Amino acid sequence: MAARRKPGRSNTVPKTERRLQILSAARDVFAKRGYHQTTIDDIVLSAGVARGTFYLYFEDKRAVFSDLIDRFAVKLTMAIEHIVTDDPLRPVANQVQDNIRSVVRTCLSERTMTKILFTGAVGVDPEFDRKIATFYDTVVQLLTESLRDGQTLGIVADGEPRVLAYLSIGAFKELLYQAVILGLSEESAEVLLQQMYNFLRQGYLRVSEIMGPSKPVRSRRKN
Amino acid sequence: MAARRKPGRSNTVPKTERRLQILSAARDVFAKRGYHQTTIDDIVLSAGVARGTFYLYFEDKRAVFSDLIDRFAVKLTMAIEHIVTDDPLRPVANQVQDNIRSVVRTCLSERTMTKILFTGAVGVDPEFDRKIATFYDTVVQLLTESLRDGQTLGIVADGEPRVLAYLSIGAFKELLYQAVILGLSEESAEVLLQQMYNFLRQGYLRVSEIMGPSKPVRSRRKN
DNA sequence: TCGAACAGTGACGTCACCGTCAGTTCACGC
DNA sequence: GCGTGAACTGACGGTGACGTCACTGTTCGA
Repeated sequence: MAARRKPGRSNTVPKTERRLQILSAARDVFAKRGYHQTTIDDIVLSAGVARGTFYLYFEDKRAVFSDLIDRFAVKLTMAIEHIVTDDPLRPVANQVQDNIRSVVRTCLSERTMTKILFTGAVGVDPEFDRKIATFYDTVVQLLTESLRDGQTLGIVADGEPRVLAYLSIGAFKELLYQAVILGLSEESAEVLLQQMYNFLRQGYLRVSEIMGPSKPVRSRRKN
Repeated sequence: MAARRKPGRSNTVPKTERRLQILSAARDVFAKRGYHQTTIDDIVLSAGVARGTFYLYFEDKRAVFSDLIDRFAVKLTMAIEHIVTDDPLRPVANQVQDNIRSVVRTCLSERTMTKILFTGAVGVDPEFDRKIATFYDTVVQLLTESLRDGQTLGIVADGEPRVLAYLSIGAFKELLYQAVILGLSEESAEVLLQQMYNFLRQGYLRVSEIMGPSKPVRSRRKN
């Protein structure tokens, strides 16, 4: 006779707390196994509750996942402040750096969620994919607008703003993901920030003038 | 009684061709539905062969997927040429542009595979994930080495080469993915190339010098 | 003309995961 | 101490996708 857990109110816990308990367990399992490899049994086992209990708090696997992503998306969104260009006390450069800094910190302080958001959130199901795409589009849109504003003010170089937005976001996403995967310490945040900022400000290629494909003409730089 | 397809050698087709037929059908279905939402039945239905036939050519769903990814990865890798820095007839700038150009073209000419590689290839299963990660690391490593070389030659700005590699690759990945999703024409390749290249060369932020966080010192500039 | 080899078929048994629900325990009011 | 309901449990039946295999029609050499 194996001693088995007894049902009932033995572990009396407020409803909200149990919910969080399941959410937290699910987060860890998702991060480790990925969404598709994770089963409800994995989650409840990790959370230490019974299968049925799970369904008292969530509709299905997707619902937990969705909840996790939502919370994190909100946190990330809140980490970004809209940039003002008319306050001499707050140089744009500082605001840009502040934004990057808080995003980096948020991601480094919630590594599992960062990993999940950047990899696990694609291909869950058509409806969820659309939801993620919408959130993503919001971010892109926001940055695009800012860049357009910046261009009229002359603090952003010419170029299609949306393209620049994709390039920037892609670059940051990748670096953040790798930082999380490779387990960079939170102290690295400032270093990453500097590299990202320099990248935006100056790029890194310092090659001489481009020439025609097969006839290296020494032409004057046309501005 | 329904008229049904007759088994046997009626549709006599070389083995290689049938294999390609399945591969091609699978590619389209994967692109449309994503890996996890795709069933073997989807593939065989789309290919117009029976379930059993599929297993004559492939071990399982993952095997087709793996095959597709492999082919495309090879194509992409071949699109990149190693950069030489000692040939005065081939300026580095041109070589960089050539590399970007051929990658962009490859991706735009195989949109479905680009989409699959950039989104569908994560979370398939642990072993496959490792395989993808390995391929990806190869690319990163290659670029990192190039950047390091560039730094000793003074044509790449200071900074951790690996970080720069992640930033660049992330930026390109994102832009390419969006270009494919949004259905940009192949003629856009040259435009994308220019934007990417400028991004690498100069970034886009043109803000004035950074100042201390909370004490905006009105230093010189106006005495 | 026959039958062996072959490419292809699809019905079938299996299995992993899912969501449910009848049952259990406990806290609390009366 | 008794009844009620909230919280929890886990065994159970359903489902859909999987991989197999006995079979079918075709070709071709003997």
